Amino acid sequence: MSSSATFERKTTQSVTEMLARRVVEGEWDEGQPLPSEPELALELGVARTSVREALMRIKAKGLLVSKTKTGTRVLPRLQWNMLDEDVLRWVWSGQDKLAAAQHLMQLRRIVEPAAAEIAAAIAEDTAIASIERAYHNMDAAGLDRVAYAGPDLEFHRAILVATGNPFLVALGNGIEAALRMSFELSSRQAGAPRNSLPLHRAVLDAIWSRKPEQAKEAMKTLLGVTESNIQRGLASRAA
Amino acid sequence: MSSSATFERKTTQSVTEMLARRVVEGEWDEGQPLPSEPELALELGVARTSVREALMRIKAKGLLVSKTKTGTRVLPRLQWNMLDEDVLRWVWSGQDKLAAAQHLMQLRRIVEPAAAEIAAAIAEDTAIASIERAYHNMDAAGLDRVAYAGPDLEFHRAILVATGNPFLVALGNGIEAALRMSFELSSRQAGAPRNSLPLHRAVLDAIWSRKPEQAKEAMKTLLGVTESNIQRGLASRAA
DNA sequence: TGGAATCAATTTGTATGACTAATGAGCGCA
DNA sequence: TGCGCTCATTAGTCATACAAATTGATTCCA
Repeated sequence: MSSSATFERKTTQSVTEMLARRVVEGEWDEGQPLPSEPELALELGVARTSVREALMRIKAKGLLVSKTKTGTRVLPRLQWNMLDEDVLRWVWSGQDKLAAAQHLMQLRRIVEPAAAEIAAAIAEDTAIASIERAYHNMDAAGLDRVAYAGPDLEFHRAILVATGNPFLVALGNGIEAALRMSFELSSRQAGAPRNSLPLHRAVLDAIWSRKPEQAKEAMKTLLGVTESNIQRGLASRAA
Repeated sequence: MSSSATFERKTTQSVTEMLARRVVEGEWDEGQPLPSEPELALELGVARTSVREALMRIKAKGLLVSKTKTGTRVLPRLQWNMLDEDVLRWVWSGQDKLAAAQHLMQLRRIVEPAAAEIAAAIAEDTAIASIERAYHNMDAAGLDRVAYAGPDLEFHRAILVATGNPFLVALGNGIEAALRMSFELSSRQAGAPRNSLPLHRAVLDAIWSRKPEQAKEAMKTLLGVTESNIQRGLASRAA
């Protein structure tokens, strides 16, 4: 209104990001109410409608709950839909990034070897072809670490899709945002692409060969190397 | 539990349910636009505000995306946040209930044994005490299958919490809704509580004894029995 | 004095209408 | 033919008013 030089057409979007970040950073304790909607609207300089629509989106992800007169309260962190892409991004920007990365890797080590095993057992040829396509794109990227990240994500995602289990796919969607940041960290390791490429190849070959057990073990090996790359990336950044 | 048939006069709530169900049932194909917001408002007999807030919640779960002029389009099912409690409920009401139940069990067989293993390795005593409390409540419920379901859910959830991994907890939250429906199905098996109780006990004991491998195996056994209960429940209903 | 019923104030929920910005489609012009 | 302009459509934002729910205090009665 007064001195807003930039006329962003995405007020609800930015209000959502703003409020969500303040929630995850603990500005209001669990169980405690936020300021009322008119107060927030006044403070942020937007219409109450925009505040309401932003809150609606955050509530849909399990961070908040509203009741008349009581106001809008923060729900316990354990109830947050942590696997949602947005929630993950908001939480990731917090200071416990190292812990989040470790927990995420723990989840991957549980899910991805099993997914590779299932894929090797029952995947359609077209689905395996998608995995192979991602592999070739990784290969073509060579040592370009930025170009390498995209196909790398696609490789892991394609394996989840190949299981035919929509819940596994959804799990992959959820952690993809965080994976992207993990790659950003592990990409600091210069030789990472060159080292990990043959490990990906081993997974792919095992799936093509329809050897579930072998696929599982190959994925375990790959994730082990990935994890140590991320660890070193985090360590070097922290130093 | 009281009837959650939700006959609320909450307009947004019911509009959300209505539109979400129509989306998951495929009334509009992937990539195709819904009617415009004013049209939906007119059709449903509510204000455009309510339609917008409902759409905002559904969009937050990855089912839809909006752009000016283009309208609001349905996203590919692979991008839906399938682990969200609401999405799961909406999808569950579709006709592919059997496939959903099987995929869900597959996910549980991947995650829960690993979770039990981790819990046995690193859980705090207080966390294990929570698991034990749930077990005792299951025991107290005896053969009352309705009273048995709540503590049963809590038992499995407490194990995920005991891992200290927020992503595993979130995963549990997501599938809890579907688990509730699974219980509804498996509860048709008269002897289910009596059969599964000692299996739960075995998991609990292994965690208390800090024997990860044993906890993992006990959980595998438990889930195997659970799955066959659900299978028979679905079969008898389909017949 | 205690307790229950009532009243008022606060806060979210719903409705209406107007206006803005983005954008896709079609039209006209060179 | 192809390029650019205008126009119509649709989501996005805003302001305002009123409804419904619920808490908390106040009052009234036994």
